[in-house]
Amino acid sequence: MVAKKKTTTSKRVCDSSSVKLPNDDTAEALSKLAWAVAHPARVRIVRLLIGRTSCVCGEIVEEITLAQSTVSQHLKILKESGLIQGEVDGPRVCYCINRDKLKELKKLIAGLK
Amino acid sequence: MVAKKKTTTSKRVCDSSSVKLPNDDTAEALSKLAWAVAHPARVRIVRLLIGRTSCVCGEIVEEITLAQSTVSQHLKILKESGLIQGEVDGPRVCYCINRDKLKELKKLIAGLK
DNA sequence: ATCGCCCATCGTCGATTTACGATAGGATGC
DNA sequence: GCATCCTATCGTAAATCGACGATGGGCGAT
Repeated sequence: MVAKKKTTTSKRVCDSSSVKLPNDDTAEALSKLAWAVAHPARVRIVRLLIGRTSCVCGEIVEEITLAQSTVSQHLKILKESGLIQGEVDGPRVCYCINRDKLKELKKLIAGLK
Repeated sequence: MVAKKKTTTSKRVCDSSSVKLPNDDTAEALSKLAWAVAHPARVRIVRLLIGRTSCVCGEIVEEITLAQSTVSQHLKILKESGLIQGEVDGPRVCYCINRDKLKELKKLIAGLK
């Protein structure tokens, strides 16, 4: 085979080494967790929950400048991702960070190499 | 009778310590970068590019089971996030990981604490 | 029992994503 | 020149997101 190297390219940036990619399951898991924090409001919520030892309630609505229903939706998304957990405490609901899931997210991102 | 004796005093999970949150700019930056990898196909592309020393081209289309135009769209999103860079090499385009941006993503995620 | 507070859900709307085929542009090779 | 390959973009359609107000259900207090 003729090496069709672009003669002008002083820098060879391409290589074709075959690399085994991690399981696609992890791609799915990573994308799901990344999706959870792929919105500024959700990032703020997550950081808020991390900052406190465990949980908050309608306080989040005050901290985030969004309608209560909107915040509730974001909380639902975060809950479905597993990053946070809700706990009913009388008339209000306290949310806590799920440290394990957070760790998993960090691990998956850190594993990008 | 008052059947629901909840005695929530067993575990006090809420605290109201005031915590200063990081700048909102970083929330924006984090959500943007997280958004880039918030899709399985884009995660696979990123990993593919990380696996090779630098870049690939239409090979990505072969690796990802999606139409060429769809892959091109994902590449555009990744490019706009800054996570990857495109480099024209003759008739084809080689994509490379932007290690700095990747590092930034890792840093922002790792800083979630 | 009733009231009031807190939160989740519903319904809706516009904007955005995701996917595809078809098309256009650029570079190479004949 | 012309044909061919590679990639980006356009146009389109379905699905989902993000935001809101309004509604409803659960709980504590009156």
